[in-house]
Amino acid sequence: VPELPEVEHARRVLGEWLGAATLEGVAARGGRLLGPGASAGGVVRALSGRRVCAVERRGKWLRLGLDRGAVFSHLGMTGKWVVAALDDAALPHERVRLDVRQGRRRRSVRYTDPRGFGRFLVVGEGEPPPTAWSTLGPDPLLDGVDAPALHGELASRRQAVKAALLDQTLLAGLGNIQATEALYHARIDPRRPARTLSRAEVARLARGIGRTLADTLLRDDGATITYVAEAGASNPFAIYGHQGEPCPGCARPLQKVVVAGRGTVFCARCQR
DNA sequence: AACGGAACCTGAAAGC
DNA sequence: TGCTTTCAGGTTCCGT
Repeated sequence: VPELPEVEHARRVLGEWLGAATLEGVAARGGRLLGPGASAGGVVRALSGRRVCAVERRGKWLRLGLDRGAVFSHLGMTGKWVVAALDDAALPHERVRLDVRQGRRRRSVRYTDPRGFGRFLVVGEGEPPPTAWSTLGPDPLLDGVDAPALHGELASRRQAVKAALLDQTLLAGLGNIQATEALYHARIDPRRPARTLSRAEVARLARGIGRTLADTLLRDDGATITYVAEAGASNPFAIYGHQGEPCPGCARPLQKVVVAGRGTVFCARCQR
């Protein structure tokens, strides 16, 4: 259930596990994950023997640059990259397996995804990247958030500001949690039509985005990422998942509504 | 053209 | 206890 910070963490670990590695053994389960028209056999043929030159992230997408072609990986709602021993059996819901060699060292890197909303798209040399990748807006971490430019974009949209923040062509990497948290930090009601935000409010929003991403990145930098939905995980967010509890700012109970089809927590007093 | 809602899946938690 | 319903940190397609 990853947003930008968790995907950034995945980029870092994949850089370690796959950097300058040769793909010696590849296995994939067919299906939607591989994209329309792609087959497991085709993926195995395209990747076997390839060398990983770069591991990059834009928004919620990962790109594995190869000596010929590339792989675009999206984690969907429940995707995860994990490292295993070469003789480990398939993990639950394992969909892709990359057995690699880095110099003398060998590893087995697995992609698991229970709900299967993720993507593992193999693109050959000279083929264009997936549309979803090439239409991504600025990445807040790589490009920063340009408040005046964001204000200009929002000025032409009637939709709720939270819906706009979830549009990956506007900004790449925000999801339901980060959008909820950014709007809280910026003290803006998530239901406000995007075009009604003043320049000063968009400037606050830009800072709110930076703040929630930095907070979450700091937490995710440890070895293990705990997801709110997982049993026994404590919720580290300011308001996400805290509906009914007192607002950290004013102590009034936090509300929960649906905006753009997604559960949205906010404080009716602090966020206007 | 833009927007809201359903669809795509599985599993954990809440409800009865 | 056990069955049913709801909901989940995402994206895309479809109808209005």
